[in-house]
Amino acid sequence: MSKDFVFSTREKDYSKWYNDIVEKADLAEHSAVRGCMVIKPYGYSIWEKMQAALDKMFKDTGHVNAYFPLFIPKSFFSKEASHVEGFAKECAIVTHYRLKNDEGGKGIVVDPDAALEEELIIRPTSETIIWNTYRGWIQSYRDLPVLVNQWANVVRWEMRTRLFLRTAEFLWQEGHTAHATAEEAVSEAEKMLDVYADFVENWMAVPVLKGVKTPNERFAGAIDTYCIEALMQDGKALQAGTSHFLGQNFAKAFDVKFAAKDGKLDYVWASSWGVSTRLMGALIMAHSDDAGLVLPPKLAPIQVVIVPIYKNEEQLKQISEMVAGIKKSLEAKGITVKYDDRDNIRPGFKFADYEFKGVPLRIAIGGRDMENGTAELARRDTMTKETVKQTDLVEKIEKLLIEIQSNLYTRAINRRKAATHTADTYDDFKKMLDDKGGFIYAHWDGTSETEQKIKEETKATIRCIPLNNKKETAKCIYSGKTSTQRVVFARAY
RNA sequence: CGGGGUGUAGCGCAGUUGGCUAGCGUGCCACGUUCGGGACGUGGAGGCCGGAGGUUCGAGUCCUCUCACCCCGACCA
Repeated sequence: MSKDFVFSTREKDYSKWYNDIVEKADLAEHSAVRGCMVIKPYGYSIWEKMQAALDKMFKDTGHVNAYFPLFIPKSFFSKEASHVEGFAKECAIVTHYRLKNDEGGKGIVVDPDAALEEELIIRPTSETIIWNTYRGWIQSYRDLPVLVNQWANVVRWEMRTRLFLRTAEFLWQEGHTAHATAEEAVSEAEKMLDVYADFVENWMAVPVLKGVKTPNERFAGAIDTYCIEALMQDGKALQAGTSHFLGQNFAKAFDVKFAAKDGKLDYVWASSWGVSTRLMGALIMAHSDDAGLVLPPKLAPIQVVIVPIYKNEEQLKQISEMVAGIKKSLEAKGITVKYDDRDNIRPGFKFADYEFKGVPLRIAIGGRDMENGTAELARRDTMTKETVKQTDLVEKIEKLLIEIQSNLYTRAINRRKAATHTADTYDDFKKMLDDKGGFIYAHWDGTSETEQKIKEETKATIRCIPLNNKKETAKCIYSGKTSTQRVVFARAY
């Protein structure tokens, strides 16, 4: 037993626990650049699985991928007023295009003679460059809809960063669609919200709340912002994805018009939608425990790890032969298997290591198993072990992977249920927040002022107004004014 | 941008009122014994003490300046 393997617990220090998991499960690390992370191979392969699943869902709903530039001319930004305002404070700007050797011998310096005519903004999001491009693509209703997605990196110069949850540079996808009617653009935004909810619930096994943002929380430049909100184990909410109905704001800013059937010219209607590497943060915080990362089988880079237990070379050879067969039949079922036969590391270490990395299932095979025709099968989600006949192994594992996936979802939804409350008075509301956070349904008078006050006093924000919300008349918990529905408050990431 | 903290071996740290060859744990390499829940022995490699300047016979240690990163706030996905 080595004492170096003591990690922080959720109870003791939640944010340290989170950082420990990210670092020690080999997901990511801080880079030499402030606020930017290196996503390590194990972490990146989870992201790749997310990408693959999402990309297929986008294509299945009629979208195609394209790529737009990293750099955006500064002037583009000022064309949509609220959009500039939303992003101005966190933009990285390219001002020069050349370096030179300092004549004073101070090394490499920026060549002052190489200033750009017009500065370039490193995209914090691509609406402007894309809508400027769409102007050339769209002339008539026959060119619509345009249903384009891009996978890209973006930069938002954040003051404070946390691995995956908020980094200065992050990876994401952004869909940008153009439509002939407002209804169509709205239903596109709603459709993509459903796609996100479907992905997060069925692949990540994280339950989400679908809703609309209040004007305060809305995307800069949008008419309406839809979102999916997930609840983390510490009672804080995390926005897992958003889609926006942009109206004609960007079409007007970039003069994108189309000729309708009747020949009349009108501005195009738009939507945009995105999810980012932030989903990794949601994934980690939704399922992991004090023994490390817990991954849903559908996103686990390794679904089954096999660890041999042996006393000598000869025995290892026998076990390896046996394992080769098992591995092959598992792989034939599309299951990702790793056989870890490293001989410089003992089995106990491997057990703990794969637990920390969240591998859903572990098979251990030793001398006793060889005699009995069995294997020890351990589940990461419940930390339970059982002895299984080798002949039943493949079938058993197939079933278990499905069961683990659904168990994680059930567990998460139960946690959310336990952390969801309704408050009828402001005192109760504050008590609930300080007690253990969570989602709090409360009446709100619909004004930004009230929302702002509550935020200042409690740090809780309105996460969303749930879609298909039940209407009921009551008093706002803060102002006492009439309210027509409960909205969802929480402290958030 | 305010407050706090940290820079010494890959990682985690110690280093006394300035003192001679800068240490510990872990990891790494070699060999051997081990292997059913984080093994052990022996030997070995590994350092511009974040950077610049200063004080001093002598600086990891004292002074000044600087850089970087982390944490907590304000701002944001």
